[in-house]
Amino acid sequence: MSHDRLNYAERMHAQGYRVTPQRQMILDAICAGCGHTSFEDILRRVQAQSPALNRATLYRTLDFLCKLRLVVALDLDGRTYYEIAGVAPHHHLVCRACGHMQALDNRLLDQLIEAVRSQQGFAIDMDHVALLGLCKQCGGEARESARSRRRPPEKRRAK
Amino acid sequence: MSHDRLNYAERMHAQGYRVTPQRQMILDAICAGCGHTSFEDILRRVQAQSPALNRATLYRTLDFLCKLRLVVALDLDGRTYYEIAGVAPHHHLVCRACGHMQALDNRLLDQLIEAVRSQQGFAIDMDHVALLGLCKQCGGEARESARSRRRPPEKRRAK
DNA sequence: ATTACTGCAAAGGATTTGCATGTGA
DNA sequence: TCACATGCAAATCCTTTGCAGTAAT
Repeated sequence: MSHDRLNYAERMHAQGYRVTPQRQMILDAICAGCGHTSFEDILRRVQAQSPALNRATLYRTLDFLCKLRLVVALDLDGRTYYEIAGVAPHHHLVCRACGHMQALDNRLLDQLIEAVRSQQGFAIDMDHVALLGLCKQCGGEARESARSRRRPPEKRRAK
Repeated sequence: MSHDRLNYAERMHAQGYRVTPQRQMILDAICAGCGHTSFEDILRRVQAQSPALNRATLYRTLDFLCKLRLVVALDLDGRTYYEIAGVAPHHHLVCRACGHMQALDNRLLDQLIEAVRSQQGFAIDMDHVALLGLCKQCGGEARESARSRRRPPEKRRAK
């Protein structure tokens, strides 16, 4: 497990919140996704361990963890992904074909952010940026429409 | 009206689809939003003219227009915005405080895209990029958590 | 012993779908 | 004419909420 469980427990505790097994399992599940993890992924993982855990609890816990800034939420392509809030803000390139995510070199983005700030007076949020595109492997694919090229949703929207 | 209605009618017709008053009104409504227009905005505008127009029709028509690439959809902060697909792809800076959108200088983004392509082998989608942040006017505001800083939704999610 | 947290079930809201009707080509 | 679009209503799915019981401190 790559996140420091004790550290998170302390931070919850320090603010007067309770450290429950559910919250720990959910943190572990997000962490296990290494990178972004969808709601359903988290639920799957957590329920593999503890099938009784309720969706409502997961919704509430994710909200809670985001408010405490232990977790960062990212809306992408109509779905929300969750990630352990790292020490350094970082960003992602998300492949619209295979869903693979890779880190975006911070220096490249920093240049853009600085240029936008100085030339347009706009302060881009550093917290979490994700850009859609095609990764190296999927690069040669046929283009589709902006809407239909979304990869198929996890559930729902079955044609 | 700034979009060329005839051009769109032709493009629909050329592909064997029908040009209906509903589709024209919806295109007009998106266009009237100049910039991004939300689902509810479009519905409001269209229903001001033709109250009988159904939500289901709007959903289906937006999907249709996106597939034809006459309209571009953008998921932002959990909501979807629609925009007439312009001749030149362009991008936006969206203020998370006041919701104001401004264009992002294409040359700045082009630099990033080119750098990412050459250094990381990833082809960022040019179609539609939007970055969240604070505009010049809202620049001095207090920071909030990544989740709570979303501006309040149009309906739903009422606390 | 408190009272925050969880599970359950129901409510609420957004989006999709089936079908009969209407209408553009 | 006739297939495609629309309107309507029902279905479906996602998310939130109220409440009673449970468990962390």
